[in-house]
Amino acid sequence: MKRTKIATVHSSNPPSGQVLIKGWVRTRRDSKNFSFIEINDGSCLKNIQVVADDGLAAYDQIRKLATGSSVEVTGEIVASPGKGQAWEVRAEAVTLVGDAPDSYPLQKKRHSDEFLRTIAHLRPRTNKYGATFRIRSALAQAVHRFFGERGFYYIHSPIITGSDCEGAGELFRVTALDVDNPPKIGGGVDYSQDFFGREANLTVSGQLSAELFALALGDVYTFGPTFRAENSHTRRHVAEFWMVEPEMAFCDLDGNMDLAEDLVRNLTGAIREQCKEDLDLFARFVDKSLPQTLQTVVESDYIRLPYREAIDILRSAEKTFEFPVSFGSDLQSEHEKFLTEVHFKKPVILYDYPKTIKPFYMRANADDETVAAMDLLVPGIGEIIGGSQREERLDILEARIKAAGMDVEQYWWYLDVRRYGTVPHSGFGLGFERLLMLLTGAANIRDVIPFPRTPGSIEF
RNA sequence: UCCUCGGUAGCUCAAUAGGCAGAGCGGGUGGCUGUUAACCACUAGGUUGUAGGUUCGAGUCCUACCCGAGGAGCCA
Repeated sequence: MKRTKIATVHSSNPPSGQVLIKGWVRTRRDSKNFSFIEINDGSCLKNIQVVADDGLAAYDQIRKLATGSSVEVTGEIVASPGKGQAWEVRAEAVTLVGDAPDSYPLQKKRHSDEFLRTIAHLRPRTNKYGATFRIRSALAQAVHRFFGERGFYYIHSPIITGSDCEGAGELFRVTALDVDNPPKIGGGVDYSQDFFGREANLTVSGQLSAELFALALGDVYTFGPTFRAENSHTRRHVAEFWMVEPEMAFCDLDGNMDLAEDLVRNLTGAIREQCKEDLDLFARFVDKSLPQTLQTVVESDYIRLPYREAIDILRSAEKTFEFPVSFGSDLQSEHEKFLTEVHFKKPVILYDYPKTIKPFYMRANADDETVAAMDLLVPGIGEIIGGSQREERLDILEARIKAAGMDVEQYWWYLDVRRYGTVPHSGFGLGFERLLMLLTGAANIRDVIPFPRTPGSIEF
């Protein structure tokens, strides 16, 4: 007989007939003449209740089935006379596939997120983490659907990069040298003998690759892992995370902001449609205000505010900030929080930042003071998107690379696309896990990625 | 890297002022029951994060370290 997934049973109307269920025992309750076994197979949040009566061949074994064991059950779907479920499986055979001894760490009770992080290999077997990772999967597929429907091409940008000054971020070195005894030259390590013939690192962004391809295929995006070696200890940072990075040729900052808003709104709407049951778990047990938050994200227009005006709002606010605000200073967490959570209470896109606090590739505005940068900030999390119109003018870009103290030679290919048929273009990076935090109400980024990598922690 | 809080049974936590280490859940045994985080009774389960110190006596006070969490910074 062919296996039936529990999600299929619950979505049939009405469910009926013979089924073969395969899954893991969540709980078992005994009655006088039978045992109630609740089985979950990960296909959906709901379990299915199996009723096994004492006439079954393996009833002695069934009575001992422990939480966490894997089983196969054949039986007939019937209307349930009990409360709490409309249907149940009247078992004809129950087979133990894999036993779970009493050292199985997951109980029927609620566990703390901190404890579950220590058993990240088992936590997807809980209701909450099962829901999280079903939503994560749906969100990833919604990303591809969003861009596919709009004629964007998906680019696989490299994970290992050779540019050693991509930005101020700390990089993870990639080497095939014997780190205990590396070849030396002039007192330092001789990377000319390394695998690539020079220093290499894990990527911190697919943006540069995406720009090159946007100036060939028009509208493109990357969606892959990125790596930051910062020694950050916050609930919003991990060392390995996923970013969605669209890049559009013939697009200015306004078009960029339009896409950012459209993307966040569309993805949120898609998850609201497709993952109702899983989202409801978060609304009930994690964040009671989640439905309201998601409604705001989907239905309200986002505020668009020049950095300069944000500074004015912050300066005239009654609240006193720990860090003073002035034009030219980067906004601190407390300032972002004030704008999204107190002043506007909805997503805010800030744009036209001072060029002194933004990287070299952002397009200089006519005022010679700001660049065409934009950040999308959301309540509760802060920045989930950062992007800009890129500097497409060769001479200005060269000057800015030099002013940043970087090596123009290293970026010959980045400059080449400005040299040959340059066009205005724009793009941004969306933190995939940050968006997941927004969608689920999860307070910690480590709880929306399967196996989080943080300073001092790489188990699993 | 800095600041704050925490670490007690498998899990979640309690333990007055420095004075016999406990409860619920989970496990085991028995009972009851179309049960719903089932219920009732009994039962096993501990190097109180590690190392030192103060004290007649330390889970509790002191020092160092380890681990976790929150905040800040860092953060294309």
